[in-house]
Amino acid sequence: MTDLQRRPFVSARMVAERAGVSRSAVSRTFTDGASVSEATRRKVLAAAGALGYHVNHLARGLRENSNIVCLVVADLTTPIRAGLVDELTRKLQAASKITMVINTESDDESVATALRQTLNYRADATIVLSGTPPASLIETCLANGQQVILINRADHLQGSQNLGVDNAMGAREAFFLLQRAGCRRLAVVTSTARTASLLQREDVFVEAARKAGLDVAVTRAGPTTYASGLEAGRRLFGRSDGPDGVFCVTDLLALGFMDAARQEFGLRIPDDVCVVGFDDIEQGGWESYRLTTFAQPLAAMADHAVDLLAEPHAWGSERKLFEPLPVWRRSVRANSR
Amino acid sequence: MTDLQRRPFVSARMVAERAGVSRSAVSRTFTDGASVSEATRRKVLAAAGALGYHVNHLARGLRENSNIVCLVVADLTTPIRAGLVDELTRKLQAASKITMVINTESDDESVATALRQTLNYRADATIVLSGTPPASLIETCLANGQQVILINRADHLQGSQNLGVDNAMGAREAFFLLQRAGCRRLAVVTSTARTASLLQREDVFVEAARKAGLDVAVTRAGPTTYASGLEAGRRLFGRSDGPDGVFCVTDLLALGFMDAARQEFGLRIPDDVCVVGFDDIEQGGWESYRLTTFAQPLAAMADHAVDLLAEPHAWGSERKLFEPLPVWRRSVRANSR
DNA sequence: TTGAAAGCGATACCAT
DNA sequence: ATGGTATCGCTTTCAA
Repeated sequence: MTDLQRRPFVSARMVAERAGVSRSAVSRTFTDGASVSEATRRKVLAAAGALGYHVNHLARGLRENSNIVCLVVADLTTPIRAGLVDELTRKLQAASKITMVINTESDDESVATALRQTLNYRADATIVLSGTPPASLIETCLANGQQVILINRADHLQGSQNLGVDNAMGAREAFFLLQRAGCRRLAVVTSTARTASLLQREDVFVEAARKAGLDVAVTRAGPTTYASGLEAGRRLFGRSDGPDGVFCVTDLLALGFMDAARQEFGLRIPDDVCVVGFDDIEQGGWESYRLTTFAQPLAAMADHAVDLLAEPHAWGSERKLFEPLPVWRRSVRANSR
Repeated sequence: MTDLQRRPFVSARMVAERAGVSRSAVSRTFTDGASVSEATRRKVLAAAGALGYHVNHLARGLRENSNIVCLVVADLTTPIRAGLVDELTRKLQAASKITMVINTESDDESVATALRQTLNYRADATIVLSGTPPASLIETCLANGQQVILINRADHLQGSQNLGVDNAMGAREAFFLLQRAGCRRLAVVTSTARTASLLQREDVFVEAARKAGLDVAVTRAGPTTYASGLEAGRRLFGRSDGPDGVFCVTDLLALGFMDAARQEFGLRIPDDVCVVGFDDIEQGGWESYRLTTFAQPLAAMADHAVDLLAEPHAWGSERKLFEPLPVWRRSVRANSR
């Protein structure tokens, strides 16, 4: 064995030696409110600067909180996911937490593995944005003193803290929008990913339509992507009587759907078909689309999640729901024709 | 002081007590290739399972490598950034590293702060995707035994390992593409962010055109966004003789530009204007755009970065350049008219 | 194979 | 204000 493996990180002891003080003095210099004389303080700072010393937060985390928060997420490239991760990392940073991102598949086994990792790194909290962790594992995290925050996940998990957008409200509003626009042949475009959020958006919309005496054609062409929306459009307009009002449970699906309707079937939006999305991703605002949709208030949701971290564990707390905000653009007629 | 602050994480000692063995035995059970009898092993595993024990990687990292890799990034919502972060987190995960993401502003001061954080957490390596860290700080990281990997950053930094896409090659090819399409009134659409990559794409294109005896109008309407591309389009076509061949140094700019040309000036692409982008973000492939562009081979770049981590520090290594891959779609005419 | 003990880097408590 | 010491949880010698 050679010395190659030696870790050259400079430690407090090295700084102490160079400054001619004790290790304790060094530690105190870097601790707020500790009592150090200006003289030693200066000596320590000089030595630290010269050596390139940085306090080892890993060692510090041995005694107290690690200040690490884990983000478990899948499909990071999806605009809505990227947006949420962006908000969260920013705000955690501002709250002087450090963020570990675990990019996992969304199947439950991968999520379970991810959760175990957060335990390994003694994360103070875990924020799950994708997949549905098994209750037993959440149990374990909780037992280890971790906070578990679920965003836009199924709401039946015990002990975890939950928050998300109000899918039911959004879906209901989406129906009213189309109804007011005078649409009679309704359709829902959704994905084969049967997550709680997506299913709820679908179900509530269909139910609202049923109550109004309208039938809804439900299409799921694949995963929650642009391509699936495109394919759904092909299928729906390939038949004899295409829909004249469509709720796409995700903006990404909506944009694909709009492209199919316009490019491949020469339909005009909103004249021939009205389209409503959900999420409010940046691309929906682009001139080629101008999609009417419901926004997830990502900033507010991230704020709330970070606030949760500061609070003492709010046991048995209800799921906090955020109102989706309607974003009026041009994919729905303003009034019935 | 109450006991509320007590960290309830279960430790190896607790497991040892419950299993009736020594702490060493517990440690060995969770260490590959350590010698433990099947009997004690089983006992330990049982106790660990019952208690919900997970090895503390923070404490482990005190002696050896932390296995932590820091990603310093800005503008996480940008598709190209999200794509790169996605690839990297995935591949780091596969290499059994844990990823810390520092979402920073791209100004140098913020990046410096981020770099210091990576030192605090004893990251084995730091991968910088945004901004330009000061050389002195890279020095410090290196001195502390960290690897510093810069992706698509300026290439003059000593000691760091560099990789990126070959901007010059892409820009040159972009010019040839437009030249072959018979474009004579050329323009470059770029942003006010004067990063090395963007400047190089601009400069090389302009230079290639100049050599061919063609002049280039350079427009920078704002940051590297869709909105800036849109605005650039308005400016360029607001004058008497708009361009007939445009190189947008980023796909995002290109998509905005295309929308301005088509929606606001009724121009046809590629008949009236040819447009070439750079990056190959997913949206460029959408039916509304079908943008011809040059792809950054993100997967290959991420692979390389992760490989670098495994190798002994390749000192003085050259900057590794990846060829941008032409993606032929429909925003450039196939042949000169 | 197993347990005891040293050490990793930092902080908090105790004397001084 | 300062230095010594115990402690956090783990891995790794070293003996037995």
